[in-house]
Amino acid sequence: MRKISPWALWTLNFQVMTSLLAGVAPRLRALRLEVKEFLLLSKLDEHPYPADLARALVTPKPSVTFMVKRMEALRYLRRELQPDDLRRFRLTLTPAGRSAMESAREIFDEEFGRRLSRLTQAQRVELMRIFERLA
Amino acid sequence: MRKISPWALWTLNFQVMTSLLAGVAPRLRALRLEVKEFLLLSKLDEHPYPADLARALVTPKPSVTFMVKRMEALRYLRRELQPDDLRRFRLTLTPAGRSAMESAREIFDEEFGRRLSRLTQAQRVELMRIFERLA
DNA sequence: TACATCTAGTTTAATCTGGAACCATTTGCC
DNA sequence: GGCAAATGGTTCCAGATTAAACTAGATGTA
Repeated sequence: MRKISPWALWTLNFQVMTSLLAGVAPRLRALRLEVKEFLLLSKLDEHPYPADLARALVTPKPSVTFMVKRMEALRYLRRELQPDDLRRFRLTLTPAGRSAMESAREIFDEEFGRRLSRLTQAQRVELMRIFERLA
Repeated sequence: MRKISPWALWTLNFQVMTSLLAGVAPRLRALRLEVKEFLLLSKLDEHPYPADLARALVTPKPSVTFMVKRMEALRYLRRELQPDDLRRFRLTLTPAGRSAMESAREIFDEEFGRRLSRLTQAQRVELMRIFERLA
């Protein structure tokens, strides 16, 4: 049984991720989305407040502020003051935002799906199981 | 056999990677290295020219110029004009640079190793095999 | 009620990033 | 050789990023 170096694993994974991102990013730009912005939209239902998003995305609060601003300017989301806590803004996806987010997801599905097709179905299932364990 | 969504896989992986990076980054900073800079040092033996590094790291040339400057200022690498091609600079790690790079690698090994210990040895081997196939 | 402490979100300011244009050198081609 | 095209690397600069400080509102405690 060969010995696995975490570092070697990490770099391989990093390579896969970055080359994948390089393929996806230009296509997302056509939807006026950066990768991080897309991730933000995709987590919005589950985490509807900026501070909440910042934690979920492991991203600094000011960055979230800026992304939210841009997404609002594009009318991809709405910001409503929460009446029972005046510090907070509840964010909701507009239909346009949801549709952009779903198109972006399809781009990922396709681009990553192409790579994944190199694996057997059993390997894909195992990979899912492994990531769930690592996350 | 359950159906695997590439998108779901991708986000899980992204989550693992970012939360891992969040743990590693501050410890790297103590070595005066950003993550990307560390990656640059780690590829330097294999890709000793800036343009070469830019391709290997999927990073724009100006960013490489900038990182190389910082690494040179820290005396982590040396830049020597290539006599037979006056456009090129050959980069070499100094002993200090190599030692910083190795410490950084140990940090990754430890931090990622902790996660990987949740898997069976068979799973780790399978994961390596899968990444090799995807890369 | 009064006051300290905590949390949400923004602003500021310093730094980083990367596309575009650039110069110098080398390579390919006639 | 001579000239166009390609390559290595840097500079410029507009825009993105983020740590630190801040404002405003909420919460806990006495």
